[in-house]
Amino acid sequence: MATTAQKPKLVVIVGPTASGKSALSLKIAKEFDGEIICADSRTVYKGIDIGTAKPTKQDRAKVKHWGLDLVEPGQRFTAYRFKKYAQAAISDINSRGKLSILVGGTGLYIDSVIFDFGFRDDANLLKRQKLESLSVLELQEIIKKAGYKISENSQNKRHLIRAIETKGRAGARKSSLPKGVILVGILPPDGVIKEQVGQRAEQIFANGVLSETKKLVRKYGKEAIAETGGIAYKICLEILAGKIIEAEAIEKFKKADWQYARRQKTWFRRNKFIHWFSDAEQASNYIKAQLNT
RNA sequence: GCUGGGGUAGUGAAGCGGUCAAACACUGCAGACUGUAAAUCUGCCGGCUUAUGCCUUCGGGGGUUCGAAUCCCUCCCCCAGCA
Repeated sequence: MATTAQKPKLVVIVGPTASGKSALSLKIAKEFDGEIICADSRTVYKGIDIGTAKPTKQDRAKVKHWGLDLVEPGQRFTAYRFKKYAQAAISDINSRGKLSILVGGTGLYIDSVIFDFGFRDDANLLKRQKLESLSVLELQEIIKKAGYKISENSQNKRHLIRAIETKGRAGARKSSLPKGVILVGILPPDGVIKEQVGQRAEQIFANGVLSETKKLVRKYGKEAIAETGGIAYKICLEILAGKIIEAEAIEKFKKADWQYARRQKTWFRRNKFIHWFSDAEQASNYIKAQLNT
């Protein structure tokens, strides 16, 4: 059967939010003795559970999950750190003869791992603070004078600041997928995603994000939750501020989550190595076929 | 039934005689994005295979005017107050 050389080292499952990635990864993990690495920039935060649809205690008891609850809300967590973490996790998992399954909707995190991004200089937070006080125009001026090239994101303050921090250098990346990586994407039709986003929004509120938000605010403060909580929490904060009622919040969340799904689609769309499937079932069949060869 | 307010793009909302296809916001669509990425930013968004171009618009109809979304009459519909 499979020789060790050909044995896939990593299964990667991507797709927009609420497309069924988690369920699929769980299924594959159970069937092939795997462990899951969540590539999600929000579930790395402790306590940010309900609003991010973080894998449940039950699921985590059945299959080992990596990448969850790594830091406290409000703390800095970066793509660089995720990449390091994920790579270590993968070699740990593989060294024990298990299958690594990288799953998530944070495209940057996924790409940083599979294309082995060569990240550039870290930010000097003090300098960054100063840069943040400048206007877009002033930042562009600095870049021009230094001779760095201004990208298409020339109106984007964050990108301009980053360009200055990295002295305009581009980051290295692999131009193709490493051997042994199975990369699949789940991309249901828009109508289906919207439907699932809607259902999940109802579910998340029924599960009590609002009271979770209250608890988190008490523990970490409003700022921390607003900054690192994610879409659902920002909206819950609006309820707590008395700006909207819960029914409005749910609708708002559905809309915002769909917009997020669209951004994810845009990111993943340009990755030509992804094998796309319109539902988890088909993706599952493909992965199984690959793993069984 | 009377009085007052209102009917403008998918929605909200400016405009209140000429420079109005119509500010602005939201939605929607497309895109960018290597150390904040569930973030941040860009373009388009009445129609015309897309343009410093043409066409059609401002509840319906009629009128005043060189010229109306803007003034007048009338009809229809909303909302508030009074009956």
